[in-house]
Amino acid sequence: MSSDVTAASETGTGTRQDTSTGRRPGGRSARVRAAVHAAVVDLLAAEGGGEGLTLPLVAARAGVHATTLYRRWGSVAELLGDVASSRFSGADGELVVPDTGSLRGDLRQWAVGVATDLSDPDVLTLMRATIGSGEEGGCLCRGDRMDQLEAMLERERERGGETPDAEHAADILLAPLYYRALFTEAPGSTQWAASLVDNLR
Amino acid sequence: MSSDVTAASETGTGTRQDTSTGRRPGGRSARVRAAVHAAVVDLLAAEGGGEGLTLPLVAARAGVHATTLYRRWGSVAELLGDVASSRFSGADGELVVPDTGSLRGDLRQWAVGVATDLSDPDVLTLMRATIGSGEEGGCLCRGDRMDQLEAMLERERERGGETPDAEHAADILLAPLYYRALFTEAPGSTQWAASLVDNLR
DNA sequence: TCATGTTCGCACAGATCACTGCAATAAGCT
DNA sequence: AGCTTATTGCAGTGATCTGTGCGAACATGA
Repeated sequence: MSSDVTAASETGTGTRQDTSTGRRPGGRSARVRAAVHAAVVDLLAAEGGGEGLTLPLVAARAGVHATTLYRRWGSVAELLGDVASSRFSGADGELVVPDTGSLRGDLRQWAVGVATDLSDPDVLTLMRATIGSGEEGGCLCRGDRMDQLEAMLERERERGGETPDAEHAADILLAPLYYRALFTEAPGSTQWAASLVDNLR
Repeated sequence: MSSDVTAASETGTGTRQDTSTGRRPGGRSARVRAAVHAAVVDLLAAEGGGEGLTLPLVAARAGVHATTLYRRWGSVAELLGDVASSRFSGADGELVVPDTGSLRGDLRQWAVGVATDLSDPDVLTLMRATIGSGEEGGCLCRGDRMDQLEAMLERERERGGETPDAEHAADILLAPLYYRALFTEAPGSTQWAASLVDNLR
């Protein structure tokens, strides 16, 4: 099944750390990273958009010198990508999906969870900024959700049930959730999110 | 109700003009606007993202002084909004939708058209940048498409047919199209776009 | 054609950003 | 504990952005 998600991230500082032997993700680095991430979220929430977001601004907010940001991330785009990545993907390979006993029930509860997450204005602001910052921003905002969907479908298949493929499920469930969050004013209620499952054939 | 066309249509049609006595959308202004819009699209296509987009940069590309941009638009966000608005919305109130005789046929052809439009990388880049630039960027990128959908449904209703409501149609048709364009690498083929109509109940 | 005032180009200044050496701190390992 | 070196802080510099005042050009309506 889907236990191969563990590998990559861990401390993923975004850019650096290629083949070099020793990384140092310990105490202070982690604290700086956390402070910077928090500062990015704060600033985005405060200014309501990633337009005026610059590295010196983030640095000042985080109580860290701008030099650090220029060296570790290099650009606003990569920093946003890192923040989004750690916000929308599970820290390690851990996939948490509802387990209600039936596929429909799982999907319904999962869709409601996604809708709830997307109803947070700060999350939306982060998503917008990340998408605007580069080509792969969208994929980063999707995070683990495709894997989660796969996991639920796979479990149903092991149970012996018929399932649609993940692509179709994404079109029916994930797409409307993200669409309404980004392209409309109405974020979509949890009831509506649950009802999406009924469109699945 | 339908007489507030964007370009003010020559003579102000009576005493419509808001408090400012005279706007001047004529020759040079229009030319500057077109050059600036083209420059924005060019730069986005070239640099592949709205990250380093600044007003002086756009000005240089357009052969216009930066002062003009600062005065007319004021910020990159507003400029992007203007560009997206004129790119994704019909120039005047004109709505063009396919007319094949059947609702399903109309929707299918329309979905294929949208998919084709969204398959242009430059369009995607503009969308990303606009979304990232502010709160209402997403709505601007949606453009007329909700109205187009409504128009097709309304025509079917006048024909006496049963139709789903526009919200649901948007969830089934528009949402996957935008979702795949923004959040995945695969833009979605035209065949797939046409098949979306089959999910409509 | 002529008057009007909106719009644009130009020069200039303050502010901020992006980036680079060097020194100091602290994390990881033996 | 002690050593190695990844990581951060500090100060400074060139480049670029943001914004203003003034005169000229041009679209608009008479």
